[in-house]
Amino acid sequence: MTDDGSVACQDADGPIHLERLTRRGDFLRAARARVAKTRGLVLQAREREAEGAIRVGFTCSKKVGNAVARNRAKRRLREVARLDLPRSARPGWDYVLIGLRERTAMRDFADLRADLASALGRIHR
RNA sequence: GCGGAUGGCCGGGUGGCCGCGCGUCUCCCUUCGGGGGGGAUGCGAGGAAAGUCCGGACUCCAGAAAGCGACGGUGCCGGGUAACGCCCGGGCGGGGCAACCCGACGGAAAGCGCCACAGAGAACAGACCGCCGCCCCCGCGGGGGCGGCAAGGGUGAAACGGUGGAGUAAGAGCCCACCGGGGGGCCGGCAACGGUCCCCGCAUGGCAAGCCCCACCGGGAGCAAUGCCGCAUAGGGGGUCCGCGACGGGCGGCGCUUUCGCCCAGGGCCCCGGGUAGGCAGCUCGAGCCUGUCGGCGACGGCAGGCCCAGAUGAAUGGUCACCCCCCGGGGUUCGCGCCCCGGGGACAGGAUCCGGCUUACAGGUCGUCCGCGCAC
Repeated sequence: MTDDGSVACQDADGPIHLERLTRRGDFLRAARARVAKTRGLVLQAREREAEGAIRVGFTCSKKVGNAVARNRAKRRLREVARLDLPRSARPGWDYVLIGLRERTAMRDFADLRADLASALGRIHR
């Protein structure tokens, strides 16, 4: 992050398009594959195919809180994914980011990005 | 100034950087029906979007009207409204010095039921203590018997009108005045109701949020409604009953009846499956919002002008940083107000077919109006 607060953007190879998961079955399949838990979020992922689009989905259940709390957690997860996944994710994989009560919404944003990086490292191992 | 009552309004702001959804215009690519991408521009959550408690619009159950009976709801009167259980105005009752607030506020001589405990007696009342008269007994304090009474005490949520007087042996609406109550007339008011006059000595306590009675209202299900397309499949299969062309049968998902109307060559019942909530329409211009004006005490309505104001669907309106504003804590400085620095916090809460209400949640700010007290005049 730069001094003026603007967010560094990955643009070396141009924008990498992220597809969005919308089918319930995709979420269930990702949940049965690999899981990494951090303080601010939980990451689930599966290798769908060798090549192809990076797909990402977000889950914030009623456990996260009321509608406002769920929306806020989901928006922060979406922002984290937008900033870092194009650079760190692997082609052909599906990722699901899961929000946690209080922690996803309250955690410092830089720490949340670090959580995602750490989770990705463990998932890809 | 202090305390209180009440009605509105707002509910973070500005600026960087990076993003999102939808509409319109435009350009590019294309396996040109359509799909994908870029750019510009416009719009993009709430006062409660919430709870889903009422009332509607809309859609389907072919439809329409009426009656009876269930069932549910509403319940002082008048008005507003598309409608309401909402709102406004008024009445009555209760609370408060007051502003003002609160009220399931129809009917108890239609009927049934209930009134615990306490108490002598609790609904065609009743006599425990007590009061009074007469008689008897005794070591005159008192005790007993017969009768009269219901004022006082006591019980209770409630004791068969209340207060005062007259009256009496003591008493009692027995009588009188006032209050309360009942009946009738007149007056004011659309009405709820109020006022007043006459009569009645008082004759029927409470609970209707126990059943009930009366008046009025209500058909059911819901946008995952409903329609179209696509995919899948078997545009299903089996059993049984009635019927196969008529004065027969069926037709809103409470039942019955009547009238009109509609449908039928099949229909009713039971058993055995699969698939799925994919796309489009519904889907946002509406009992709409703003301004002015007129009518009305007001809720609200009329008229004129202007405006277009979310339409997502794993569900957009965000992420982050800085400054400002407010609050809290610590430190410095100052007699103190204040100022500066650091840290923390800024509510309740997110549309999902759309409106009108109600209810509940809510940091803080702001604008009125009114009342009481104190001070000044």
